[in-house]
Amino acid sequence: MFVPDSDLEQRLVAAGVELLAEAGTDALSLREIARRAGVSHGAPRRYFPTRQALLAAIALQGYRKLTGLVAETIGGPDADPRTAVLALSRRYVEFAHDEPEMFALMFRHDLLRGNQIGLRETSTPLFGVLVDLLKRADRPEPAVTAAALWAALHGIAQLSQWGTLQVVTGAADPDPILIATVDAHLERSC
Amino acid sequence: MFVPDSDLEQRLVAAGVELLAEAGTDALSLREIARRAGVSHGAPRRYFPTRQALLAAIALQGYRKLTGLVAETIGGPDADPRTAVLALSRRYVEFAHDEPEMFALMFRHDLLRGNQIGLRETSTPLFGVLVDLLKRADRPEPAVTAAALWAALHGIAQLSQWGTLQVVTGAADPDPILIATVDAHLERSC
DNA sequence: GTGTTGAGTAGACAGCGTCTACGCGTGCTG
DNA sequence: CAGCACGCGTAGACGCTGTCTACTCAACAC
Repeated sequence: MFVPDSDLEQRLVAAGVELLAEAGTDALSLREIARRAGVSHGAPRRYFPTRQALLAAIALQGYRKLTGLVAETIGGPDADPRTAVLALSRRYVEFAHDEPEMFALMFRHDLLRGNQIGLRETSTPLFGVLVDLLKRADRPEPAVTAAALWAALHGIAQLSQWGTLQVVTGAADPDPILIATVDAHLERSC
Repeated sequence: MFVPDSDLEQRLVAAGVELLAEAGTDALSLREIARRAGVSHGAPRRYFPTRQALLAAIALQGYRKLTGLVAETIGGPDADPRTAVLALSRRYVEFAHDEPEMFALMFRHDLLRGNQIGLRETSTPLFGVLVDLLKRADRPEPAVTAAALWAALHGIAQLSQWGTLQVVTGAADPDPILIATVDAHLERSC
C-alpha cells in the first residue's frame, strides 16, 4: 500500500453513506463499512471510538444535505413567506421519501441520546429558518408556531415515508395534508 | 420442570415489555428475553420465527395500551370535540414521554416495513377516532385534517421526547405547541 | 543511525440471531 | 396397556458483530 490515500475518516463516512443507501440501517455494521473502505475492521477505531460515533458522523452528512436542500427552497428575503414555508415543507418530505434510510438513521433516538450528535447543531438551523419566515409573515409567537410547524412537518414526513398516510387516507400524495398544515398555521388571519 | 407454566408466548412478550422499559431498545435481545422468561435461547423460536416477530409482538402491546389510553380521554359522544382532541393529544404526548422506549420501538420503521405489524390494525383506530371528532366539529375534509393533526401530534410527541423542542424553544412543556396545533386545525372558523 | 510516534493489521473475546439435531413428557391409536 | 407420533423446549454449532489489545512497520526527529 503505497498510496497515502489519506483521510480514511472521510472515506469511512462516504462508504457508510453509500452502504446505508444501498442496504439500509441494519446493514450498517462497522466491519462492513471498513471492508468497503478497504481497511481492516480495527481501523475505524482510530477515528471513531465506537460504532455509534461513526453512525453519528454518517447521520451528520444527512443533516448537512437536508439543511442545504431546504436552504435552496426558501428564496430571497422578499419571497412570500407562505410560499417559502410550503416549498421548504415539500423538500423536507421529499427528502424523507427519497432517502428513507438516511432519514431513519438521522432520527434514531439513540444517536441523539448519546449526544453523539449535538441537538443544537442539527436541529436549530431548520428551526431558525422557520422562525424567520414566520416573523416575516407577522405571525404572533413565531417560536411556538415554528415549533408546531416543524413537528407537523416531521410527522408528515415520517408517516408518509412509512406509508401510514397512504393506508389511512387512501391517497398516496401527502401534498394535501402538507397544504392543510401550512394553511392552518399561516392563513388563519381572523 | 413440572409446572406446565403454559403460554410461554405471553411470558416472552411480557418479559420483553419489562426489559424494554428497563433497559431500552438496544437491550432487547432474543437471548436476554428468553433468559428473563426462564427458557433457553432457542425456545422463542417456537412462537416467533424471528427476533423481529417477537419485537413486533412487544410493540403490539404498546399499540394496544396507547389505543386504550387515548380511548379513555375522548369522553362521550356529546363531549366537546375540541376538548376531546386536545385531551387525546395530551395523552399521546404523555405516553411518548412516560414510555419513551416503547414509543421508540413502536415506530421503528423496520417493524412496519417487514409487515410484521399490520399498519391498518395499529394506526387506523387512532385515525378513526380523530376523523369522528372532526366530523362532529363540522370540519370540512375531516380525513385530511385528521391526517394532518395526527402527523402533527406524532411529530410533537417525537420531538418532545427527544428534547428537541426544549432545546429549540427553551421551554420544557410542549403544551403551548400542542394547543397551537389543535387551535390551528379546529378553531379556524373564518 | 536510532528512537519515537502514529496509522493500520490481526487475533481474541463475549454476545448475538439463526439453524439443526436431539430429549422428553403427553396424549392418541391399536 | 403398549407403542408411537408429536409438540415443546434444550443444547450446541455457525458465522457475524463490536470492542479490546498486542503487534508491525513506515515516516520522521534528533
